[in-house]
Amino acid sequence: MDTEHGTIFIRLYELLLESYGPRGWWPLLGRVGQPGFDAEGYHPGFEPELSNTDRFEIAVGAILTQNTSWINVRRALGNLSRHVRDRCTMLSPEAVLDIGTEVLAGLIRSSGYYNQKARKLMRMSSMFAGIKGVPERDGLLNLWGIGPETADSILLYAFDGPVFVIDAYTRRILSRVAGFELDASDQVYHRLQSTIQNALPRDTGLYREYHALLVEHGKNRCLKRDPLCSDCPVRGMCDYIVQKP
DNA sequence: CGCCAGGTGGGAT
DNA sequence: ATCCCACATGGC
Repeated sequence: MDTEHGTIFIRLYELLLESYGPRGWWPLLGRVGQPGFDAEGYHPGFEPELSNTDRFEIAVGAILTQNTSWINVRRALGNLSRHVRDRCTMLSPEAVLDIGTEVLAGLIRSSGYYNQKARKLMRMSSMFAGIKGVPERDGLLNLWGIGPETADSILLYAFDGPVFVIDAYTRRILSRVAGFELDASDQVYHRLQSTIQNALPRDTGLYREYHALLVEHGKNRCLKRDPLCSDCPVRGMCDYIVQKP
């Protein structure tokens, strides 16, 4: 384990967790109403046993949320699940394949890039319909429309894979806190992921919570334009302190 | 209004 | 390998 970076990453995690509390990721719309889930499907402090439908919903959400805010994705997922429910089926790869690209695009319109995402969902559904169990990372990456972040999100949150997800928030926060690269290339993705995974215990629950906390921090505190540094929970260890009046 | 959002693929240099 | 662009809706 890389202890030099390990200290930084663990300290950052502790501060974020203390400040925001467990996030209860990944949200599962299909479980709203069940014990342990809130109105948006989050399940803080509770790790549910995932059904195949849950796993597939996570994979669909991972594609829909590419460069898109979750609120828009939620509406799209709602339309999709209502559509399959009206046909008395569960959300599944086969159900999505039955919908077809054109109708699917209409259902997910609110998530943006809906023509591309409809094609991505069709291809991913074909793959899931043809395998049993856990998909290979390379198998996901070979699909048109699934890059490293989407593949790792699916593996981490849907299939319990111990892979750390690197997203725009992760790069932004780590570039400010500790001078890591901000670049979004696959090269940097892999380097940063290796550094983090070598510095932290190989723990799926930790990776899940950590990524969710980084999203929370990046979305509401460590903003792109004007980060709210004045009473930031991380300011004691951050190189990028902007003093605000 | 303008900017941003839990990226990815394709093409030119 | 690196830069640039298309893809697109909805919230603030």
